[in-house]
Amino acid sequence: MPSTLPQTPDQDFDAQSIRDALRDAIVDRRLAPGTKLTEGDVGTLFKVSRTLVRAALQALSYEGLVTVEKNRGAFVASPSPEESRQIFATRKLIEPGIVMEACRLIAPSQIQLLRQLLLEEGRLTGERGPTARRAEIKASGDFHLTIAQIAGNAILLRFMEELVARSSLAIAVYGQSVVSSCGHSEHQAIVDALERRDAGAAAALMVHHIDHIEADLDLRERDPTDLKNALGALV
Amino acid sequence: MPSTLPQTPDQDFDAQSIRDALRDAIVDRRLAPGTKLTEGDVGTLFKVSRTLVRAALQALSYEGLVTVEKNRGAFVASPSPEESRQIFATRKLIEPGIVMEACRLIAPSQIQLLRQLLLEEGRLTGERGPTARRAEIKASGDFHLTIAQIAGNAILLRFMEELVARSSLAIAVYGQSVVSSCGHSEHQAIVDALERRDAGAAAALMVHHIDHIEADLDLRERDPTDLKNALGALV
DNA sequence: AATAAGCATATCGTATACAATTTACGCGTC
DNA sequence: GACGCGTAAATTGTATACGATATGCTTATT
Repeated sequence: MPSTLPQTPDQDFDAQSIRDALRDAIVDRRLAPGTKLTEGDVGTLFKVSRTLVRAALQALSYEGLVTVEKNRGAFVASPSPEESRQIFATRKLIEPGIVMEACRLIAPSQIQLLRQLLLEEGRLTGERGPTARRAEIKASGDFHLTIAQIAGNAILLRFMEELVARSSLAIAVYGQSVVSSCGHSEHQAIVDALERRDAGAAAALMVHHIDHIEADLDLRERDPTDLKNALGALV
Repeated sequence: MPSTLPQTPDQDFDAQSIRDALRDAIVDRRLAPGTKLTEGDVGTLFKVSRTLVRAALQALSYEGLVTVEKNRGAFVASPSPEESRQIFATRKLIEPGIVMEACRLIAPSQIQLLRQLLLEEGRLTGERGPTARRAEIKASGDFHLTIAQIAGNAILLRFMEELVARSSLAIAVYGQSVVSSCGHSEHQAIVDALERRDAGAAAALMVHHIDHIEADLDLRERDPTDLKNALGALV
């Protein structure tokens, strides 16, 4: 496995930047759910001691991106179906309010910025390859986060950062199509509503959009015996 | 200052229990906003090394209960007026949805439990003294958290735990009356609505209730020059 | 050959050590 | 007495050390 994590070598990392680097890697799926994050290994990669790595892993565990098991270590989180439902239920509760508030506050330059993101997003859907896919995933999340930022509530923004990141994990585990391609046009419709300052429409579109993302997931409880079947085909 | 923190002496504390003990102390105001939390001192109190204290403080800083300044240390958070507004804005966005969901799911035994809490709360409003006040503050928060628990969404519950705790800080800093006594009757009205499974009423009552809590705060920006006035009266 | 036991290795949990930074205090100057 | 400066003490930031727990492999036993 190539050590793609520390993009900028020979840099001095602190706990914060390690946390950010790991989160980026988790969110755009360079680190698969379930991957073990050994403190020593991560420390070697970033050229820091376990102390800083532990701080970063603990922070990520508060965000729900990493699960730590006592005396066993830290793993990239693998949300259960129920957990995934709660992630999207929470988003459906919060995001309508956010987009409504964004409607009130959005400035022309911010509409511009969102259109920019849409353009980039559209360009990426055309490209092939895993790098483009990762960029697309990130762009899709950034869209929601940008709206949260426009809404101007730092607490809600942080909640959304957590929810978007965990959504990415849920999609990684339970997603069926690689990327729900309908998402792009829905994003466009939301920006249109924002531009019209049509709060009701924006909120409704947002809920539908989240519903669509969730609909692409197969959240059925997997029977452990099914694992045998799944592997039996290979072995 | 008496070291009231480790209630149970000669116990072995881990990062988790230290975090909980500190949070309890912050939430029911045995630790005032702005108080410095020196790692060594806290460690001595709990008879652990700075390692565990740091972990606890980092966790609390993620929850917004503690602010850490690089190379300066950790302090009990003292939310700004804007931050306080965002705390209550977020609650007004989230709690209606929570109480509506609780309406759908609540069981008779849970209504019983809420009534129990109301009884306790009423008893405490009658009593005098700082201990009773602290218990009252905690009881008031527990009411909201119990409803969140009934709603059955672990993520929202965690968000609410953070918001309730930070609300307590905001009230400590900007609250005018010691405790808004109208809160108790409003809690009762909410339970009544839950019992009737009247989701609309419950949500509306909840928003009003939060508005009332917020109305008891004086969130005007304090001019630093006012500090001189405030102290001038004493010196 | 399968299983169990025991030892070696890897990894985690916590304390301690030491460097870097901030804070506090004493002293001289104006 | 107020202000600036320099040194000492306190505190934080990070690395390392060491005991505890888990993991994996070897070997003995059936």
